[in-house]
Amino acid sequence: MKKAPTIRDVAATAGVSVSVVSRVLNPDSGPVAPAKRQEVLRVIDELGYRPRAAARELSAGHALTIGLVVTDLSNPFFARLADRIVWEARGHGVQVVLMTTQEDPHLEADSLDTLLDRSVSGVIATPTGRNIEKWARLQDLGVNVVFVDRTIEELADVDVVSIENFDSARRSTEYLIGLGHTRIALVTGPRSTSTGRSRISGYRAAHEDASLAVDPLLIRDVPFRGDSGGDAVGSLLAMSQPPTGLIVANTAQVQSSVRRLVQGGIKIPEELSLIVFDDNPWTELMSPPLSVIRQPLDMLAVHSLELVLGRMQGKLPDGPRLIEVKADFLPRNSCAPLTQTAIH
Amino acid sequence: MKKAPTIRDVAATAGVSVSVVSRVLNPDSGPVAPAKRQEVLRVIDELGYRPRAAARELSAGHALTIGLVVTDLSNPFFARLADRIVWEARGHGVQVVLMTTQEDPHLEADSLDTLLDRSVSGVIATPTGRNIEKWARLQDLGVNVVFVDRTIEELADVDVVSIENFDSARRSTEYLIGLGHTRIALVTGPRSTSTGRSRISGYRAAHEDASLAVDPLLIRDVPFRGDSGGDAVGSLLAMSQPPTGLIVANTAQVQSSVRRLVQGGIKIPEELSLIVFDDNPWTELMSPPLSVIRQPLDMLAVHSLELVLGRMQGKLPDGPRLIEVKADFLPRNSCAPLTQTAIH
DNA sequence: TACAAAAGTGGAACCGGTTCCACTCCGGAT
DNA sequence: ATCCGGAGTGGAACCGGTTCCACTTTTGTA
Repeated sequence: MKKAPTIRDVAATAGVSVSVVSRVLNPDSGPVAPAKRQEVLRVIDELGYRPRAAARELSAGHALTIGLVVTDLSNPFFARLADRIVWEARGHGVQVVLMTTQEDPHLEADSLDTLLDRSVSGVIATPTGRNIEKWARLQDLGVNVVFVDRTIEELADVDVVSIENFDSARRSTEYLIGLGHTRIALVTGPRSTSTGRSRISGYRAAHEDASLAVDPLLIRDVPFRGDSGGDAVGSLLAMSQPPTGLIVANTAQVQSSVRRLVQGGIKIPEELSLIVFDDNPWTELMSPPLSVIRQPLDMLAVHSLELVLGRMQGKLPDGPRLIEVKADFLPRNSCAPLTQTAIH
Repeated sequence: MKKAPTIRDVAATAGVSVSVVSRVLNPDSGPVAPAKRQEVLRVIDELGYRPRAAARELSAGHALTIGLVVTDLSNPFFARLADRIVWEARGHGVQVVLMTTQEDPHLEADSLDTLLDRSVSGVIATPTGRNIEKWARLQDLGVNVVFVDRTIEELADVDVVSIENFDSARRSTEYLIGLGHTRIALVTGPRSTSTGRSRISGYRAAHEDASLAVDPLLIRDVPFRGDSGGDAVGSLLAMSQPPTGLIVANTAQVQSSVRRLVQGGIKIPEELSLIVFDDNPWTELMSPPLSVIRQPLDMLAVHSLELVLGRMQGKLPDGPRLIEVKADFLPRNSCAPLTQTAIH
């Protein structure tokens, strides 16, 4: 176990001062005679020298690192989002420190502290909705924060990248209404989250447009964690007048909801028309293939990274940016027109 | 944008020297009078002081950080593995820097360099199989390396955590043979990887035990990336004497393989008995639910982290450790006994 | 009561980079 | 011939922690 060479080793070997080596390392930080530059580069290569990131960060006051704070990677949505973000970041020479919150504000707070310790220059996060002062403090300390997927209204100064939640919910609801359904259930995220609220609004808007009354019992805002989606589906099916259409708009609960339907032997789309908000290709392989609102993860990842990096380089105008990307509706075979026989 | 307090600010406010504050920060690094300790803690809390990680790392020579190097997070196997590892690591106060290789040795090499710059004290990786000298150098520089899922035979000194590949392949093959199948196809990873080779060996062993000849054309070792699984399935189905059983042992190719079967309208299990190596709960929701070799991700994650942390603390005896965890076979409804009618 | 060992403390060097600044050259303009 | 400005260079301070060591104050024991 030998130890790695330092900038002083390089300087000594090349017969120059550390200042010169540093200037070679960071072009534009000062002049270096072409001959010496050559020699220094040769020595660097010969010794296999690489600058220690910690030293650089200490001196610079901040790290070429961003934090990615998501709920958990078991959710394909976050997994694929993380995948894209890590990929995009590496192209810019930026590393990603990953933290998961399990939707727990305490864990989220811990994560933020840790990222602060690491002097990350940016954070991309799906916030739990709490820790408002903590997020504000982070920004106050010069960390560029971008919220992705969700937002926190109280934090006016944060950049946000999300899909068109209102519109997506509205379109899927309209689609089912167009097929003749009048009792459409909605399983979505908690009302305490921006996504939960927007999707409910979209759902309501579609009903209003069609002059259809909304039965509040058909709207289920359930937690992201656990089997709450499945439970909600169970209770919806047990209603005296069960829904004939169902939209599962809580990505994290798609799986448990669908499991409940499959295990209950519900015939899709004969007994129930189904649309899910999804990021999982498996929906296509089911029988029948499920109609989905496909979330454009690449766009979410690219935009959020662009924002963070742009802020880091100060290339962006002041003031928060809100980017909403369109989510495609992919009708497949899990929806059917409402017929008399569909009512069981 | 104010700036954060330093250890010297704390020392000045508390009326002590930085040494004392440092000793309070790191218990067991020296004595501190109880009264002063109290006061220092009070000031730390009052100022909201947090030690900068970069400064600590520079001084310590290594970071409380580990690198996690996997192919990509779109693969649920790696996503869930990463999830568990991040979770376990945080319990130990260790951060995880995530890098993806896309199975590209160049990207892998880059990642290792970057991790080296960051002075990570450990790396958990699914190696591409190349960069042998680079891995060796990493170890030489004192970085604790643990390979998970795969291994590189040339690197004798590395800890490895994997599932019982040989045994898993053997058992699933035996199961199909037990159902009367004689033409069983195997789609697995490249022969250049340890997993690919072990699974082929297990498959062969099951055939030998049953005194069954192995048709080499039924063994397809395909790359991890791309649609190679689907292509292999297509070509298998097009054989003059197509298989009646199929084992997809390449996790990354399960999805494309199954898609090919579904799109081809193959009846499962009537026309083809199917077993997949899987980490995706969706297999249970398909019709029919697929029989799977379930990979115990928690165990892989826990063990690999235990190894890395153990090495970091020097708590582990010298010499490489090989940990193989058992993977459960979950028979569901995608396999059926071979009957005359099954032969199309 | 004396004296060694242990507890408690602060000064200063160190980790490995970056950056400011003073200094030496040199060529070109006056 | 003189002066000026910029290219090129190295010394040294600095970033914010940790740690070694010398020193003073307790404490315990003979």
